[in-house]
This record gives sequence, C-alpha cells and structure tokens, in this order.
Amino acid sequence: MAGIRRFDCDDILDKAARVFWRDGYDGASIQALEAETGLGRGSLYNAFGDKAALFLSVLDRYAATEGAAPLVHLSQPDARAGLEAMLRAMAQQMNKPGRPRGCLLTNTCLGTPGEPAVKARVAQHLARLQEVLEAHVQRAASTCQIAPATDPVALARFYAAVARGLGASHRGGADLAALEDVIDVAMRAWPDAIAAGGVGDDPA
Amino acid sequence: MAGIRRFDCDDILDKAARVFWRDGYDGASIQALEAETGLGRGSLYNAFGDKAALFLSVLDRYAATEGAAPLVHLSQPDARAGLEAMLRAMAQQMNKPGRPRGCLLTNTCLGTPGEPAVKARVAQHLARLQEVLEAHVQRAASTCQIAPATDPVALARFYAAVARGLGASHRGGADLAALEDVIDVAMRAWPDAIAAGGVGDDPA
DNA sequence: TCCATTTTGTAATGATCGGTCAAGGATATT
DNA sequence: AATATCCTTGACCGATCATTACAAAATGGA
Repeated sequence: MAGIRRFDCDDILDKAARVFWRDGYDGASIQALEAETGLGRGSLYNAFGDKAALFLSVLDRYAATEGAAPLVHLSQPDARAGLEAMLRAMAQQMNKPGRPRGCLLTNTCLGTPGEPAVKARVAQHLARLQEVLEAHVQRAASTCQIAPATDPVALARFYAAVARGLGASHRGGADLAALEDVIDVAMRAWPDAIAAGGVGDDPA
Repeated sequence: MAGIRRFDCDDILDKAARVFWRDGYDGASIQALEAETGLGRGSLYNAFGDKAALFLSVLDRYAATEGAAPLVHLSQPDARAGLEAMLRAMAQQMNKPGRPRGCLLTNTCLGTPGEPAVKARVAQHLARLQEVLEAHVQRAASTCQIAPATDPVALARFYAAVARGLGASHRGGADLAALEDVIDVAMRAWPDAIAAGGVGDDPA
C-alpha cells in the first residue's frame, strides 16, 4: 500500500483545517478528519502525531497563510488606509465561498480547547496580531500620521478587538455587507493627525 | 429520598450555566453538570429534559439576567453616555471574580453547538442585542443626538460587533484595562451631532 | 531480483459520552 | 393511617471517542 508518502503535508493540513474550523477542536473527530483528508487513521497518526499535535500543525499553517494574508496591507505607507485594507481583506476572506464561517483562531479561542497546549498556541498567535497592530500604530505615530496624544496600545487593542468582532459576527451569520458596516464605523475611531484631541480626553 | 422537588430551578440553571459557559455546549458533560449542580442525572432529565433542552433553558435565563443587565443603561437620556455605560457594564461584569471568562452567548456562538436548535436560539438572542442597539441609535437620531447622515443599522452593527469583540478578547485572556481601552477607542466612533460628516461618506 | 524501510488499512482497546430504567423513599391528599 | 404521585438514586445501555497494535503492501536501494 505504501512505501513513500503519497500526499502533500500542506494539502492535508489545509483539508484538516477545514474540519477543525467547522467543528472546533473537540468537535472534530478523527473519523471526520479521515473523511475530509482522504487518509486513514494510521497515516494521520504517523505523519502528524496525535490529534493535539495535528491541530498545532494546522494552527501554524493557518496562521502563516490565511491569517497572515491580510497583514500584507499594513506595509503600505498610509497607515490608516493600510489598516482599513487589512480589515476589508479579512471580511472578504471570510466571505469567500465554500469556506467555514468565522476565523479558525477566533473560533478556537472562544471554543473549548481541552488541551492546554492548544489554548496556549492559539493565544500566542492572537497575541502576534496584537503585536503587529501595535507596531503599525507606532509607525503611524512616528511618521506623524495620527494625533500625538494617541495611546498606541489602546488603539491596537481596539482594532484587534474589531478583528475578533468581525470573526464572531461572521460566525454568527453576518454577511459581507454587515462586516463592511462594522469596518466603516470602526475606521471613524482612527485618530487622524488633523484632529486636535487624543484618545480618551473627549470633553463630552 | 424525594417526593417534592428539593431545589430551586433558577438556582440550578445558574449553576448549569457556569458549566456550559466554561466548557461550551458540547464540552459540558452530564457528569460535570451533576457535579456543579449537585443533582443526579435523573433529576436533571426529569426537570429540564435532555441536554439540549436544559441548555435552552440556561440560555433563556442567562439572556434575561446577565445578558439583560447592562442594557438598562441604555434607558438614560444621553444616548452616547448610555451606550458607553452599557459597554463598561459588560466589561465590569466579565471581570467579576469567580465567573467563567467571556460571554456565554458569544462563546456558544463561536463554539460548536451540534444541535441546530441551540444554534438557532443563540442567534435569536444575539439578534435581540442588535435590535436593541438599533432602537437605541434610532432614538438618538430622532432626538438629534447624532449626525443626521448616520446609518443607524451600521452603527448598531458596529457596537454589537464591539460587544462580541469584548467577549472574545476577555475569553482570550484580556484584563479589565484592555477592555476599557477598547471601549475608549470605540466611543470615538460615535457620530456626535456637532460633527459635520456622517458615517461612510468620508472623503478619504 | 531481493531485502529493508515506511506507509497504509483494519481491528481492537479502554474510556467517556448522552440517555434510560427500575427500584426506593418522601410528600400530599384523602 | 392508607394510598397515589412525584422525585431521587444508582446502575446500566449502546454509541462514539482518541489511541494503539499489527499485518499487508509498495517503494527505494542493492
């Protein structure tokens, strides 16, 4: 039956990701993983280890591909436009047909990963988004694109929360238009350099 | 041992809620529910039906108590202050000691409720928040508290997404200060009546 | 051609899952 | 006091879970 591996690991990880994405870590059965990947139990265990190890591999690949894709928009010079493009890319991504709803990382974070190692890895990947956003805001501040009084950490926390809110809303059934609305309003919170006041010292 | 019911249904529902809240619907085992409530399987099934029916009862009670509590702030005359008070009440509520992390409704929405009836009920409760927020924004508009060009649905969608983002962030380990930061920034998106432009027609 | 290595398919294992059932005991009604 | 009704207890069921063990098979190198 074998001799040399007959499948592409990344391809299998992508297919397995769909199952975890749809059913959650605990909800994904080995049987479902077999069906989706087309591999037998033996192959899965041999190639990736047990369920937790497989999921960790899935998480890492997801973070490196789907999760990282929208972040490329942050590299454009205009910090505000970059952030907005990132959020819109996330919304577009979620609405691509034939894909499970929501975001794998957010779903898993909110779900019930019995394995502590899984929880830790998810938290690690989510923390990375926070770091990237903080760096983005810091860059905007150092290039005088936002109001000087802005708290960079607070702003990064906000947009990270918005990203999670997008995932949660989409998982709950929101369509693309609803996500676009959320982004429209969220971008109103961006502290343009023209504005006088910083964050939090609103006189109202 | 028995003859007449020896427990308070609402008390049991509160205790059961903690289990579902912590472990998710699928992750909550009957054994854990027995341990938390102090009741035997028979009593649980006799009083509430099967697991799905029990969870529906839990959801309804949660929505009527914990879920509805922050909404009372919306009734104050100042629409902006009311909304901010609601969000801060949610953050305070999540950080009360000894309670599971996140929001039961959001957790369940993101998790994997195998039962379609459960999914539907969660969606129904989450839609109610959306409706309440829409009504709140409509009231703000009719009392000239926000810019006339504001899209009420979009604004309600945004703050509903923020509320879910708060739950997701808290579930992921965020502390009260982080949630306060998110709220600080989110309130910057409120379209005060003084401002000229509406939502979405930003020239940028 | 033949062997060693590695994958693959299948079966079996022990644990846990949600759900059920019969037996027993306490209360309310008469 | 007797009876009927309801609740509780605990054991039990089939199904499914993740995991492991093992034998069959196919390739790569000699």
